[in-house]
Order: sequence, then structure tokens, then C-alpha cells
Amino acid sequence: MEPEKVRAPNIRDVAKLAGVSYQTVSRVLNEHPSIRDSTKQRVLDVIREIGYRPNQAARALVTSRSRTIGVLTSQNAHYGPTTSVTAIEHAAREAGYRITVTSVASSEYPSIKAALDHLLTQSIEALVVIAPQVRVLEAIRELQIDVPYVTLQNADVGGADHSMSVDQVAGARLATQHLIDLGHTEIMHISGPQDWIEAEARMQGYLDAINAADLRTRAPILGDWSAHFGYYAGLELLRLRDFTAVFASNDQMALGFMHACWDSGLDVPGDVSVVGFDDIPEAAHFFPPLTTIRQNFGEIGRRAVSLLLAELQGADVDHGQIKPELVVRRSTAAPR
Amino acid sequence: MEPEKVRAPNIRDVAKLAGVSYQTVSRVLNEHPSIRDSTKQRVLDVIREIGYRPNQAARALVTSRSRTIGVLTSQNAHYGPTTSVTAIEHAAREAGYRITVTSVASSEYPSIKAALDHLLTQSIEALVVIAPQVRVLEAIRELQIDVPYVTLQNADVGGADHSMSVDQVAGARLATQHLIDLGHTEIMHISGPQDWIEAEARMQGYLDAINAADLRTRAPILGDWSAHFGYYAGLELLRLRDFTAVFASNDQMALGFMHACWDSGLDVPGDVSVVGFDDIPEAAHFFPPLTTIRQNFGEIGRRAVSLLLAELQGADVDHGQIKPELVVRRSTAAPR
DNA sequence: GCTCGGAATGTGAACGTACACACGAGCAAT
DNA sequence: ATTGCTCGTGTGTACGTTCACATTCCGAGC
Repeated sequence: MEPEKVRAPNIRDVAKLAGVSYQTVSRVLNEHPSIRDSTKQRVLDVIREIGYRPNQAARALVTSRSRTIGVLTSQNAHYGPTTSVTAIEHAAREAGYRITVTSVASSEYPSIKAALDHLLTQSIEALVVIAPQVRVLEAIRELQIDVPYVTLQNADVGGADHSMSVDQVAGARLATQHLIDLGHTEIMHISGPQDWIEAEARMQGYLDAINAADLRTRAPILGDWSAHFGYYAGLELLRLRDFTAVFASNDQMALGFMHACWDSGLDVPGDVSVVGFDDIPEAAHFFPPLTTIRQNFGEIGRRAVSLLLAELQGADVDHGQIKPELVVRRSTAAPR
Repeated sequence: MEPEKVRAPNIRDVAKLAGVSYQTVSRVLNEHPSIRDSTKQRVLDVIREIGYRPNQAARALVTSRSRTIGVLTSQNAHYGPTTSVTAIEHAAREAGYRITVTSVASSEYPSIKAALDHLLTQSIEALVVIAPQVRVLEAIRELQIDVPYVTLQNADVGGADHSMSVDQVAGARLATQHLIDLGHTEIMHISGPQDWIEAEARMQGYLDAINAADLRTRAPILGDWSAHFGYYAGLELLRLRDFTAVFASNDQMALGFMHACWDSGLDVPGDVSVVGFDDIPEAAHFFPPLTTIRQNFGEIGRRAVSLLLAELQGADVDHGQIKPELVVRRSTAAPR
């Protein structure tokens, strides 16, 4: 015979057992200064003994503070976003917040709006947007989000700055310039999907560097971030082989492209130089180890949270950008 | 002059504007059957007009149902867990649930307990444990989790089955048997960290297959899942080179190991055969494309959720295992 | 016309907490 | 002794919703 649906202990149960009023218990929980040490101890003992846990719903209801940060992310398990989410969670928890993650099912507008709506009904106090599609920003503008938010892409939403990001344009410029410095003049770019903010920024950086060096501009290939795409695009591109270097918009596509090179009997970096973007942990062990652009995803996440928390306390804080870093490995060399 | 801290509209505001009682509004929200269509429409119009959103905290308080599923995951951004989380989120949302994710900072007991505690104070209705450390299960047992939960590792917690997983032992057996079938007799195993359930299971599968074939058992190398480890372990192992095949406990370590092979002037699979585990999307583009064990992380996540939801409705459901699958690519061949 | 009964709607709790305020005790200054 | 202040604690109420129950409406059947 098990006990019939025992109600979870509440603040009054604790109070009764400790021989104080419920308000005193509340004060203990909220670390009110003026409470006698002996009383506090007694209450804490009872709490531990009966396994009392404060009811967050009740708390949220009365304070109208959910202590929750919403995170909007994309469906796919990309290394960068994932790393950022983990960092966000960690930073948030340190500050006594929790996070609730929702991913957008597709880059279609209704799906984005639904996801955003889902977050907003949870009365989140702040929002981190990692889902890097252009349309997400439109949705944000339209839904008139009234909580502080930060996007992890540097994109103009119009008006105030709401981004906290690694400077993608600078990173792409760095990558391209590296190839130019090596002496390459025919440089291809394999880009990410057109509706991704990062893809566009990296493409922009590529074009900037190409133009600055007065080289021939070539139409970027629009990919989908996957190694598969890099591979098949590579097979196609290598039939012409009217270039000596490739800047891929992420490491996975670079990997796929290099795969296409071996399959075509080409040597990297002997015949073709390849640069990636992100510096995923595996990139150092690709064949050959990949020259790429490192960005600190964890740092971005942490900074985003501290920025939001500051904003929640009314402070005015600098949004800003983190500089990316070129990591030269073995996939790039001077052209033959 | 902005409006002073406008209170969000509540159910009574809607009621007043629609000319009905608040209870009627509540009924509309909860899709109560007996409500006149015209009334319902009127209420819905008002809701849309003033942008009313039900307050989840109040709802949770009175129903004592949070409609939240907790997810406990590990710190690192591994492909498998991440994919599962995304799938869980999706499945949960479909069912009107949200998820709240917490990651364990380390595999130390206090950190695990803290994370679990953090989830429990959020009055989650169910729990999915992805954090695959052995200690997590101890913590679960000890904290007497009183909500339905599922671990995404097949581990005996004792008592009822709470797992929903890909059969890791079978997968490892498959991988090892593949090497044995090719004619290898000296097979090394690079394992994951000792305190990870999956690492142990895969090691067990390896040992099973080795023993069944009556081959020499070799002490597995204990790694940390990273490509870096695979690389340095590889450099070390290859100095002796008293083996012809390696089964790595995940694809990343396999990659690192292969890197060590090139650096040592060895050919894969000519000199050494390599098998990985997981089939991450990049594995098909490693050099050479990696033979590995595929497991469907998304499916696992989805099934875990439907299992929990069924349990929440009092149904008794089969936990169970999914069979992994051997994917033969180019990194394995008969020994010379 | 009256009763009956289901459909449609309304009223009074209750959920568990935090905030505003009130109150008594103790102590210092007057 | 009185006042005034601080410290520690208790009392009432509100947060926004749902549940149980109460009430009204309206048409069918006698």
C-alpha cells in the first residue's frame, strides 16, 4: 500500500516543523539579512530533512520573474552552435538562471515564428538567438520581442545593436588573404546556404579580400555546410580545375572537398590549397591537417549571457565582437 | 514617455473585453467541448488582438503539471548527444512539452548531483539522461527520482528497465567481428573514458568478440573520445606495431589514429585496418572513408520521449534497444 | 404551462510563494 | 520613564490560472 499521491512539502510544512512562520522560511530561502542564525539553521535542517524544494512555478508567478533564458537554435547539430549552447547553459546556471532551448524546424518563416512563440509563452526573461537564418531576425523584429535579446551573429537588426559575435567578415578576409599572401590568384569559395547570416558574412569577407587584391571574382558555390556537399561540389569543380585554392565556409565542406581531391588524384596542398572555417576539434587531424579560422564559440556564449544579465539589471553594456584567428596547418601552400 | 511597466494581459482582461467570464476564457484555452462557437470565436479574437499569452507559471502552479521534460547531458559537444537532444526537443514540442537542458560540469559526483538537483527544482515531469557517466546512475538511484525517466544508455540501474538505447555491446561486437572476419588476429582497442557507460559497453563487445574467436586479449587503451587522444595514442602504439587492426570507440579517435598512421608512414588499410563507432556525418569523408558502426541518435531521442509520454499517461511500455549497423567503407581490409 | 435535463456559462475556492506592512522585543538616547 | 530606532518575526494579500460546484438558458416532452 503506497501512500496516496503525497503532496510535495511546501513552505508552510517547513514552517510548522521548524516552529516558525512561513514568512521566516521564505526569508531563509531568499537569504534575507536579518534572520537569527539559530533560526536559519533550524529551518535549513528541516528543509534538508523533509527534502523540501521551492516551487518554481509559484515563485515565478508571484515575482513575475521566470529566471529562464530562452535559446533559439537551429535544427542541425553543428559544432559551433552546440558549443555555444553548452557555454550559455553553464553561464546561466552560475547566475541562477536556467535555459530552455527550442530549435527551428526549418528556415521557413512560420516555423521560426512558431519556435519564437513557443519560447515567449514560457515567459523567458531574455533570449539568445543562435539560429542563424536571416529570417529569424525578421521574425524578431516583427514579433516585437520585449525582452533583452542577443543574436550570436553580427547582423544589423536595425536600431540598437543586439549582437555578440565573432567577426565573420574579418575571419573570411583573414582566410582569403592568407591564400593571396601565398601567391594564389584563382581562389574559389564554397559558401554556406544563402539564407544563413554567417554564410553571407563569410562570403562578404571573401569578396572584400579578393577585390582589395584586385583578383578575379568568381561566383561562390552555395552549399549546405555538409561534408557531403563539399565532396560532390569538389568532384564537379575539379573537372575544370581552373583554380589553385579553395576557401570553404566551414571545416566540414573543406573536408569533403579534400576528399574529392584525393579521389581525383590531386594533392592538397600541392595541387590545391584549402582553407576552412570554425576550427572544429577534428580539423587538426584531417588529411592534411586543415588550415582554418578559429572562433571561440564558448566565449561567445558566455559573453552573451553576461551581457543579457547586465541588461536585465538595467545596465547599459557594450555589445561587441570577438576577433577570429587564423590557424595555419598543412592544407595550404604556395601554388606550383 | 513610455507606459509605466504595463502588466501583461491576463485571462480576466480578455474576459472583460470579450464580455464573458474568465472561466469561459479558460475553457476556450483548454478546448473545453461545450462552448458556443460564436463565444469561442469572440474570445479568440480578443486574445489575438491584445496579444494575450497564458501564464505558464500560474498554469503549472494550479495543475502541478509543468509540461517540461528535463534533459541531463554532458558538457562536451559530442555529435551523438547533441543529435539526440535536438530530436528530443522536437518530439517534446510536438506533444506540447518543452525541455530544459542542463549539462554536468564534470563527472564528479557533486557536479552531477547539482545538475540533477537543478533539474528537479524545476518540477520537471520526466527526465531524459544522456550524460553517460556511470556516476549519474548512482546519483539517480540515490536522489530517488520520482518522475519517469529514461537513460539513453543501456545500463542496469537495478530494478525496472529505464533505458532506451542502441545496443552498444552488439555494435562493438559487430565492429570487432568484421575485423576478425577479414582475417585479423591482433586487434587493438582504443576505448573511451572508463567512467562512461558506453565506453565500457563497447569494450565489453570487443572483448566478447575477441574471446569468442579465441584471439589474444589485449589491454584496451583508455582514451577521452578526442581526435587528439587518438593521434597521440596512435603515435605511441605504432612504435611497436604489434597489431594489424584497431577498433576505436568513436570516430574521432579513429580519425586521430589514422592521422598518426600517415605521420608514421603507414597506409590505412594496407598496413593497419581501422574501425570507428558512431558514424558521424564526416566519417564518410575521412582519409580513407571510415568503416564504422552507425547508430541512429535521432531515433533514440524520439523513442525516449514517446516512452516517457506514455508512462506519464500511465501506460506500461516496452523499453528496448535499437540495433546498430556496420557501415563498411575503405579503412578496413584483410591483413597483408 | 410546467417540469426536466443537458448545454453553456458563472462563482468561489485553491495552488505555493514573495511583498508590504504590522508588531513585539531590545536597546540607546533623551 | 518616554521616545525612537533597529532587529527579528508574523499576518494579510496578490500573482494568474484551473477545478469543483453553482447557476442560468433553452428546447423537448408531458
